[in-house]
Amino acid sequence: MSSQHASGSRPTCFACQLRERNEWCVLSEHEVALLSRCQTSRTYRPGEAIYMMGDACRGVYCIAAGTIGVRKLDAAGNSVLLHLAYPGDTLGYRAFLANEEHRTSAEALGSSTVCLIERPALTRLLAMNPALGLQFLRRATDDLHRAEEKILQTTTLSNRTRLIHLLLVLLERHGQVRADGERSMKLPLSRGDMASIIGTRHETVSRIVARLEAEGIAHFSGRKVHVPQIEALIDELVPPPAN
Amino acid sequence: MSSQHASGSRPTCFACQLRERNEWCVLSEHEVALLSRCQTSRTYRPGEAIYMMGDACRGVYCIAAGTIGVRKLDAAGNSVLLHLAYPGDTLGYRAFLANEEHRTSAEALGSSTVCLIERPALTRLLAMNPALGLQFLRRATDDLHRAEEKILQTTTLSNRTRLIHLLLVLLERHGQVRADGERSMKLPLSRGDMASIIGTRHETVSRIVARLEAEGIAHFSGRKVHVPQIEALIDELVPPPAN
DNA sequence: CGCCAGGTTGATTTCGCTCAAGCAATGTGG
DNA sequence: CCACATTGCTTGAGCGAAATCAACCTGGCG
Repeated sequence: MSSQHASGSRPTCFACQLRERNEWCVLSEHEVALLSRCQTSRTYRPGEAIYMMGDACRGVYCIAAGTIGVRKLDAAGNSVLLHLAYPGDTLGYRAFLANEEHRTSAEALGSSTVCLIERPALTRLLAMNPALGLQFLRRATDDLHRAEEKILQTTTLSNRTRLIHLLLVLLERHGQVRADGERSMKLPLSRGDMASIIGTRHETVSRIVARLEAEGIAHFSGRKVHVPQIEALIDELVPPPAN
Repeated sequence: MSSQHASGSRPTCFACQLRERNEWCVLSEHEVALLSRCQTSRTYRPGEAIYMMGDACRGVYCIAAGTIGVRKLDAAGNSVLLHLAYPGDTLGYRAFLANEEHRTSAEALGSSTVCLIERPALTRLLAMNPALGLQFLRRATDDLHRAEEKILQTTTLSNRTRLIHLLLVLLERHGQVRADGERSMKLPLSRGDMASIIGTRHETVSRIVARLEAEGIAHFSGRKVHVPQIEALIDELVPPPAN
């Protein structure tokens, strides 16, 4: 519990391709050197926690590889999956900026590699490069936009539509496209987690899955999913003709 | 349509009490002078739009008085009320920072006064004072936190519980407390808007209201609400004993 | 005066939750 | 290596909450 991140190797940030495409892209060479020096990388096994709701904030986490689930607890104490995070994404910046405890938990869904950038280093970087703050600001507004879209979804769409929406998003990230246009993927989450991310019960997800199967729209076998024609899914997102 | 804000008076920002308590609190005297010079204030009648989804972003809006509703359109084209904003709140910073069209609409619910700070001035202010950017960052993370809590609510609580939650929030803002502890308020929104903010139909809100009335928990007469004991409402938020 | 948006109420149906049982895969200790 | 617990998933039955459809009311306003 003392030094989770001490055991990790320390690959350089210079080599990190993802850096070009996220908030760190505004750093100068000198600043990347500082970042690289103050960062530790660690690999997490599936199900392992990166941080827990209520933990003190040690810094921010930058995902190098894998899939991370961000969770919260509802009023009854059930774990609710809020969203998924992927390589290049930064986690825990909220607790860092507000200087408070984590309000969410983050957990590796598959085997994942995550870099921790410790508080003091990040504080220094933010002070030396104001553009970095604006990058985080951009990240926050993007996240806010995603959250608002999700609110819209959960308040206006049916469970079936939301599940289909989720499947499409997952296909985007995890799907393989075959030559004939058919798609397949291995789901990164359990049925229970799929239920919680769309705000329903796992039994309901099971039933919708069974119905999609019966309709030939998608084929499920454990966590394997096969989608013959993605248009069949997309069509369901379009609201009825609305006459 | 050309110069909505030109007609407004121009009270000075120096006199604005709210400034002490929001993002502008980090500005120097000199910077406040610039802010004051580049800002125009305008009063909106109930129902009047401040900006619409899809509009180009003219700058950010700072609420001086009144109650503002922030809306989005769902997939079927219905207006959904996302949240309410109050004096001291800043609107439209997202479109400004991302340099894109507004993704939400803002509309005065009651008669309201709102100040527009135009793009160029704000750009200059952000450049001269990095702390201002961090203030906006804080605002964004706060909004993000609120949005996540709302997702949690809508996915885990019943319509009744969500309506009660809404009533409590509104009481906080709009309620009067009498000497004997009883509370009352004039609702700032229609039943339809209450329905859309908690993600249900207006008929359902009507029915829940009728039930609360029958149970003696709250009394409704048009937009007037009277709550004999607020504890009766609060108790409903607590999840069952959970044995 | 009559129209209209907003609100209420009723009847009906649909959807999704709860409870419950059964099953497969995985893990654990003897 | 087997008995057994555990966890995740599926399926069924019944029920309850809320959506839908529809009629009607009300107050405000041209």
